[in-house]
Amino acid sequence: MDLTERIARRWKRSPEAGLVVDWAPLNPAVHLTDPVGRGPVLERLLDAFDPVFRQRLPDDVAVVGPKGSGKSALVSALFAGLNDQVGRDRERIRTTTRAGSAEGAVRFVRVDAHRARSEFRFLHTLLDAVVDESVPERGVGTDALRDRLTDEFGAPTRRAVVAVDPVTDLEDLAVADLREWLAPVADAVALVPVGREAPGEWAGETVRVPEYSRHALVDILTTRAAQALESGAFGHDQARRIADWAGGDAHDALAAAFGAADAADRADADRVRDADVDAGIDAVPDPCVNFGRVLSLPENRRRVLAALLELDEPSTVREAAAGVARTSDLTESTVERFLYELAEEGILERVEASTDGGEGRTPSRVVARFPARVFRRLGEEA
DNA sequence: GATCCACGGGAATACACGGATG
DNA sequence: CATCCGTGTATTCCCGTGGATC
Repeated sequence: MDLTERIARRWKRSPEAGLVVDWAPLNPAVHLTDPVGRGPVLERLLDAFDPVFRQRLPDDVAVVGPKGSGKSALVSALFAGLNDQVGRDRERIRTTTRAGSAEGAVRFVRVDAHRARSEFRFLHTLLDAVVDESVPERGVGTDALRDRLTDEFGAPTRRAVVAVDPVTDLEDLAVADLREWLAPVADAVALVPVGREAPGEWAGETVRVPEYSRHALVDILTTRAAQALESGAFGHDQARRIADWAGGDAHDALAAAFGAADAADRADADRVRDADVDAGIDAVPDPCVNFGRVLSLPENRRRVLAALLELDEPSTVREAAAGVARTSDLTESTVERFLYELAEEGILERVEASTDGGEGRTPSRVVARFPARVFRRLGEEA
C-alpha cells in the first residue's frame, strides 16, 4: 500500500465506518511486499540467485523453515522484486534490440502447489506465467502443453526460476514428480522447493528461514494492525500477548489478531479489548492449517466449509453432510465425501463422536482446523 | 471430436461389537 | 480363553457421465 492509497483510504472513510479500516493487512494469507526484519535471509537467497544478474540460470535451492516463519511471504516478495528489476532490464533490451526477444532474461515464477496438483495444472500455471498469450485450460491434452512448454524454452534462451510452494515429503506432490514434469525443460529451469524441511534426497543448496523472534512478531502485529484498524485500537500489550501465545508463528499470530479485531467489531467496540484477544486466540485451532490452503480450495469446497461453520454442532459426519446438503445444491453423499477428503487434507479433523451405544462402527465428527473467524469474516466481506 | 475435471453413485474395504465356536 | 463370524456402519476408492472449452 503506497502513501496515496493510504491517504485516499482515510479520506473516503466515513465517520462511523467502525473499528476496521481494511481486513487485508491482518489476513494471514496476505503477504506484505516488504517483509519486516528479514535482511539476513534475503541476502542468503539473493546470493543463491546471484547468477541471474549475469544472465545465467542459478542452481536449484530449497527454502525451508518452520510453520509460520514467513517462507511464502519471503519468496513472493523476493520473486516480485526480482521480476520487477529483471523485467525492467528486459524491457530495456527489448527497446534497444530490434528483435525484441527476451534474450538472457530469467523469469521468476511461484507456483502455488495446492492449485497445481496434476501435471496438466502444473504445466498450465507455469506456461501461463511465462507467455503473454492466454493458455487454454480445456480441450487440449497434457502432451500438447508439454510440447508448447518445450517450444517456449527451446530456441531463444528463455529461462525461469520456478518456486513450488509448498513441497512436503509427506504430500503426494513430491520433488520426483516435479522433476519429471520439468524434465523437458530441465536445462532452462531452476527448481526452488519451499517447505518445512528439505525434500528427501535433496542434493542442492538449502536456505533456512528461521522462526520469527518474539520481538519481530510484535513488530509485525503492530505494523499490520496499524494498517487494518483505527489508530490506537490495538494495544502494544495485546500484540505482546498474542506473540507470546503464538511462539514465533506469524501465521497463527495474525489469525488470532484478525479474530480479535473481528470479535471487537462484532461487539461494536471502538477498540480491541482483552476479551476480544481471548476470543481471537480461541478461534485459532491448535494445530492450525495455513489459511492460504483454505483459500486455494475450489469454490464448492469453500462453500461446504462455510455451511459447515453455520451448523449447530453436528454430532456425526453424516449429520454434518446432511446439514450442509440442505443449503447446497450438492448431494448428501457428495458432501460427505468432501468432508472426508477435507479431513484427509488436514483442513478438518475427525474426532471420535460420543458413542451413544449405536450399532456398527462408531461414527466420528469433524472439527475445523483452520481459523474459522477469518474464514467467516472474509466470506461475508467478499 | 478431444480434452480435463467435477459430480455422483456405488463398490470395496475397514472397523466395532456381540455372540458363536473351537 | 482366544478366535472367528455376522451384522451394521464408517470410510476409502474407483469409475462412468457430462459440462465446458478448445
